[in-house]
Amino acid sequence: MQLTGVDAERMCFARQIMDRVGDKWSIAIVHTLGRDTLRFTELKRAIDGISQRMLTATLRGLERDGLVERTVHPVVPPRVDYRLTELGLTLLGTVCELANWAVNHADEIAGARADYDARPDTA
Amino acid sequence: MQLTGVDAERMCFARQIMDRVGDKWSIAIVHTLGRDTLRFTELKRAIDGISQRMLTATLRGLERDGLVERTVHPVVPPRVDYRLTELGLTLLGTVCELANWAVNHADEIAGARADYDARPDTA
DNA sequence: CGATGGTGGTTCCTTTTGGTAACTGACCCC
DNA sequence: GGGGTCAGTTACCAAAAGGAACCACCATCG
Repeated sequence: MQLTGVDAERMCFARQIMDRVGDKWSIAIVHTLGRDTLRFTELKRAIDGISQRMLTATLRGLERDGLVERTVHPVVPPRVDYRLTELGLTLLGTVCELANWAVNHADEIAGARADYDARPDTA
Repeated sequence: MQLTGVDAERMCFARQIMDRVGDKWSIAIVHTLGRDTLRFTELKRAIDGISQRMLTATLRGLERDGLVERTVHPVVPPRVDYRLTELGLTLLGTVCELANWAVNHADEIAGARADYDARPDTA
């Protein structure tokens, strides 16, 4: 046991939020909303590559988990704003730490992959 | 911009390691190997529910990225040991922070879900 | 009147993911 | 020589993720 507080329960929670945030678009959306609140079409244009279906689906999921707030303005052309909640903001911070880890070790990972792929065999 | 250092490049890296670690079994394996080095069948027995196929596949992926080290002992019944590398250990630490976030906000998320599911309608 | 834009929903299809089960092969025990 | 262990591999299959495209509503614009 090199690490303290690494119990199975904790890792189970890690799995759960990975399920939430580990899909293809959640991080991109949370990140994009980190700057400021946006409307549906603005998000769609900002994220580049996301389909309408996945944008709605992912937003629903984030909204359900209280990470994103959806406010409908009952105006003439419907206007819907999405913004990060406090909870969503803290998640963004945490995900950033993960991103920092990735940035700091990107070269090690790349090197390991190169080594692995260059290996003659599993022999 | 509420958060500093939240550039798109960073989030792109976050996506990459999410892809690596966001699958169904990687976290479980890294967590299990965090305690001590184990053999293939020990891992399989320890993780409960993992199939042989996914164990090998996930281990290969982790090995390729330099997170897990695989040592083959050319003995009578084949013996293969898996253990976390230094890199894998730092990843475990980072994932633990994510797990901490999840633990600290589990009730908020559960509450948000309950609220959302109890809503009369999107009206 | 028809076109457009804003906010989705829905349907169909492909790709990816992951589970089951059976096979390999080397060695050992009985 | 039949059966067991260890560490996989391969073939097959079901479920889920995700993309493309089309539908719908409504209001304004030209």
